[in-house]
Amino acid sequence: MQDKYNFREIEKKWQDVWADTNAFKVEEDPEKEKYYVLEMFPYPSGKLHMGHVRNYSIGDVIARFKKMNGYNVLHPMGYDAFGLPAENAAIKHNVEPAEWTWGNIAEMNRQLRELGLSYDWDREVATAHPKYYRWMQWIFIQFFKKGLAYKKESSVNWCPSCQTVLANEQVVDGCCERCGSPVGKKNLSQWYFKITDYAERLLDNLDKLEGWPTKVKTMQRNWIGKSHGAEVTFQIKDYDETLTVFTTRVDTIYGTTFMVLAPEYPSVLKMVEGTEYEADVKAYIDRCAHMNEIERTSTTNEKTGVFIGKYAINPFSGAEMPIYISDYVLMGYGTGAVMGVPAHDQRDFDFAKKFGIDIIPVIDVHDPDIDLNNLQEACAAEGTLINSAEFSGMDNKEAIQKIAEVAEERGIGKKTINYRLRDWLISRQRYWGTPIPMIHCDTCGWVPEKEENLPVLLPTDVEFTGKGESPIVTSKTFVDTVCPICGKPAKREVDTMDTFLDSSWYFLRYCDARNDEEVFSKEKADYWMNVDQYIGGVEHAIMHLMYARFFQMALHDLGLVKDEEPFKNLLTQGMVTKGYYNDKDEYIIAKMSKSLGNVVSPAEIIEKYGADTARMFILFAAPPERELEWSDRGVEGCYRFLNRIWRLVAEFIEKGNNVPGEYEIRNEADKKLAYLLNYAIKKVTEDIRDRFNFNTAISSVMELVNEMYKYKEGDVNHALYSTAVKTMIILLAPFVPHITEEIWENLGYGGSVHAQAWPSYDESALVKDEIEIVIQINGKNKEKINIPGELSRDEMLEIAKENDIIKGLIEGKNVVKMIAVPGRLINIVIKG
RNA sequence: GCGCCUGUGGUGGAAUUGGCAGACACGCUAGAUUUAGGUUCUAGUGCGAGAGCGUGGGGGUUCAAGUCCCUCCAGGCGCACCA
Repeated sequence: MQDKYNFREIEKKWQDVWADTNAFKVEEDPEKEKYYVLEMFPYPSGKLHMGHVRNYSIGDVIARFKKMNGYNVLHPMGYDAFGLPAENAAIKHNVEPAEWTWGNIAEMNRQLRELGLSYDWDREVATAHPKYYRWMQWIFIQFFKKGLAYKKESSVNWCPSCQTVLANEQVVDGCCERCGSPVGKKNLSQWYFKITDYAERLLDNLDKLEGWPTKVKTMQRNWIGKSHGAEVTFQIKDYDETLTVFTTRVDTIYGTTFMVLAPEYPSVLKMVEGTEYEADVKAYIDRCAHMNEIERTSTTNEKTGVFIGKYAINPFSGAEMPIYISDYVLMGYGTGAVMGVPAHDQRDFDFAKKFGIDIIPVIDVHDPDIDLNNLQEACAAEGTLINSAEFSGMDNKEAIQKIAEVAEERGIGKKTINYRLRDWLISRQRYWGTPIPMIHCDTCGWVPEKEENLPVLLPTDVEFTGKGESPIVTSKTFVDTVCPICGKPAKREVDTMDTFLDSSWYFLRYCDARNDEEVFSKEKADYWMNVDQYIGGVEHAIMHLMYARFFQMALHDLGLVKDEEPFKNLLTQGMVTKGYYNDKDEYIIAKMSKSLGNVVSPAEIIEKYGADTARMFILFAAPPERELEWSDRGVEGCYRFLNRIWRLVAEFIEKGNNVPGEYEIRNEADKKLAYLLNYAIKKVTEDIRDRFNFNTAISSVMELVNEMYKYKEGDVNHALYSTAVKTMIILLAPFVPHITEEIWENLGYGGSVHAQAWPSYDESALVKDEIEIVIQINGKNKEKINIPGELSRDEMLEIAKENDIIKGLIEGKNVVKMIAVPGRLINIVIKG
């Protein structure tokens, strides 16, 4: 073996071997237990970043580990290739989105291969490829046929100067990021998916996802936002229309002193038409159009609103209440109308204070600190109803039920369940996405393209001016077509799909990526699905994961897949950050980003230290769920460790005593090495398998290596030492695949280290004859003693009482209590 | 603003089930080797002179709290057209 660790040569050599032998190709094999490990596929920006390296290193360790444990491992990779950046490149640099994207994919492919990842490249997918999006369109049509897709008016961000639709991201402080002019709203007819039909199942199934982090499930629960409440209908005085509100606190209905509608509430304009209020109301609505939801619902903002000149009648008390519009009411949640109960809701309280509206307390919370008749803030606590006619004196929880029932009897309301989750708006007025395969016929309405005509190809005769509702409109060949039903001239939908759709089923396509006959074979999907381990950034905790769950459920209902849930276990990795000095010379730790200039490129690190070092550092520096701060010093430390291993093995091979196998424990040194060897096997196995704590797995191997360095200078038991070398290389193989493969070859074992069976450990080597325990007095450490490992509590206490130091400390004191925890400590509680 | 999460030596982190806080690594200090430097090896390294004190701050539960409860503070992520 060479005496220098030449990573450049080694890594290239083995990457070529793995590619030439198609080392990670897998087929369905009913004889073997399958394991599907999946990392979230990247958007092909052109350059791999450290977040990718972290994500794929984690997945690769798991994939290689499972393979060595005998599983048939599916580990695929692909590209989420549609999206806005390609289109921006087209507008800015006059390059075709397709050309830009395929170029980036080629580059990213090269970089991924340089990392030595164990992918089955035969299953690679790219969502922008017609052979992929053809099936995306097919799925859309199935959803449409099932009634899951529908069209509805909805507003988009519109830049009046660029004459184009803007993503939320392109709106900076209410202005267009490109030209800086204030952004407005524009109503368009757009496609939606009825994800709300699945709200209850999406919520209920969360309980079954035991392999998901609690925090992700909590976030999804909150996002779905199920609340039980009631709808109540209010008459409007001298006007022929009613208002229906949703409230979770119908018990407070007697405290309602005003009504508030969302500015977008459909009939507002009609209600003020021709009245003295019209101008003010219109101006207010216009102002709200420039605000986003976060600004609108902020509870720190001073409340704003406008009276619309109408009064609603409280169906319970008969009171007349002014109707306002205000931005804190959202059209998208509930009914877009709320009853204002200032005494018991803080937002309503703020609004009432601002507009001088009465505050009527209707819940007595039995708190002496609260003066109900002079409230300083809203009081949302439970209590007893007051000022509430026949309901006064009733417990408020009971009243929620009772009042809803009475409303239902009188035909003015009912109990309802409301979700915060809204239907999924999937239309995008953009070019670089899957064309929505729908055709509009004046006679037949919206009709799907015939399935045999799929894919509806993206037109290439398109101009990227950055203007207009969708660039596809500029195509001379795309729009005009004939109706698939009646054959009359018809027009194609020019909108494309949200790229979140593409990424909502790619894990299924991987199961049968080259199928041109169907979306995927059910048999193959049934074999591989569901994904045993999904790994990706925590930023996807809600949207991507919710959409993918929805797709899987809908496809399940279509009979295409057997499970309702796609991802059995989920690992959310933290971000990769790096410190930098800002303008004020303060040290800031932030996500790596170009604009901050704190980016370390993986290519740079691979060039300098190799892929093995890069992989190892990123796994060693922090557990995967946590944020990881990049440290150049830390990288050097890992590089040093790999060199240390290289030298250790080189010397070992040089000496020529490679005789692994059964060994005897002859002395303390043997025992210590055998202990650390078996401990490392146990630790690495459990840390990978049960908790993904790669950092502690690696540190246990470091401890073993440190001991081997000491051990080899003494009286060497060759069978033991050879076993330690061999095992140590196997343990490291999932983390640093190139160096271990090269060493494996040099050790002369034959085959690939990655095809070896995972080692098991000897429990008896982990038993210590003597253990150190601490003796505490009143919880403070006072003495450490060595005792045999298997002593009972009483025996431990006897020894402690005989100890000289302890004797001295408890002499003359009143011993209240003695606690012994076998294997750990003794605590003596004394008084006086 | 709302929701979720995180906070431990000079630094990244360890402590998996309430039971010795600081494993492993970086950095630093001293020594050895080589000596042009680096590399490599050995020893030391939470703070404090010490009794002791120490896991963002304050309070609580417990024989015992980094871990459980309350509260405050700081930072991060998501918020529906970025992916």
